[in-house]
Amino acid sequence: MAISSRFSVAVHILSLLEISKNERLTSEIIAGSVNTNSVVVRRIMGMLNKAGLINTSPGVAGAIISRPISQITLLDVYLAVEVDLQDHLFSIHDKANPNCLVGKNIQHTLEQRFTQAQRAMENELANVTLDQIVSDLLVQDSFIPSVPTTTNKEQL
Amino acid sequence: MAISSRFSVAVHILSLLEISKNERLTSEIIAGSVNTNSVVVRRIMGMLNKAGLINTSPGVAGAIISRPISQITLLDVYLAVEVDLQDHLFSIHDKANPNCLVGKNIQHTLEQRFTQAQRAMENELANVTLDQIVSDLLVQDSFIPSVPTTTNKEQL
DNA sequence: ATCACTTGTAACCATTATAGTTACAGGATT
DNA sequence: AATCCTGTAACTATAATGGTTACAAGTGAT
Repeated sequence: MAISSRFSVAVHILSLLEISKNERLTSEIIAGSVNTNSVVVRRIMGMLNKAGLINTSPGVAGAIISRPISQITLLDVYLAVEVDLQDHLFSIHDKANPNCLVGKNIQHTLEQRFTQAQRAMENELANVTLDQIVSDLLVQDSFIPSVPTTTNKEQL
Repeated sequence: MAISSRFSVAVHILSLLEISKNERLTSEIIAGSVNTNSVVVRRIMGMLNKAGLINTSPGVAGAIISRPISQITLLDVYLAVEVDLQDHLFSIHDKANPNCLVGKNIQHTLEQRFTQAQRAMENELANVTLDQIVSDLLVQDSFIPSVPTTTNKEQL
């Protein structure tokens, strides 16, 4: 199965916090941008908080990103919300018959190769900072359609 | 969630077919090595067959690997049994509010980055052939424990 | 032609993760 | 005190996985 959408939502939330850093966004407002339930947002923000990427306080709106977004990578975010996958992105069938030459050794053999593939993916994520993501968002938005529909003011 | 164990089982099956290429293994025998149900094995072998990695015939035991295992990579196997993940390893929340600057652009932005990370992982898998896996299995097995317990003859 | 054996597949089940929802205790601000 | 917010528990629907039973249909030997 695919990696959950928590990762993409988490990046969305962090980007929004950065762009609106002078406002105090409630989980309700953020949920309006993500278009989901506010509990889903609070759940993910709870993970980001636990991972030390943002600072939240019970009862008070407006989470604060804990360091410059040029120092937060996609890998940081990924690991914060996909904790289980840190150990093993790939599941390995772990009941193979030890009396069989293949069954006895396959697990260890695959472990090595799978870890290497996983690390390659993680390294790519580590090479992208939230800074770059936010820049991408802003650059894309600067595209001016031939027939303008909304102004930036009308958007959040 | 993690990538399913079908991948590891598929590699197991292919390795077993290679090592036992002079015998005609039934799905029942293979299931004995993997230590699972024979239907699970047939299901996965069905995918390998459909992907053109092995040739099976209804009613007759003994699947045949369709090309030299030096020309089959882990990526080939992965794509054969994790068809869904070929498009998108990462799920992206696709209901973001288009009236928000972030919501409007986040999907496309992440798409680019996620694809790159996915490709990096796939490239690692593409760099490993079944030949290497089988070699690994055999090399590991040649380790001689200080107190020998079973001989290779006793194993499958 | 029959018999034993096999594959391929449908159908079903238990388990698990996800994402959404309601509800509410408790902190914070005015 | 009143209001707004977070954090979290509990519940739901949905979907994927892996295992299981069952069986139709193909194969090959006798």
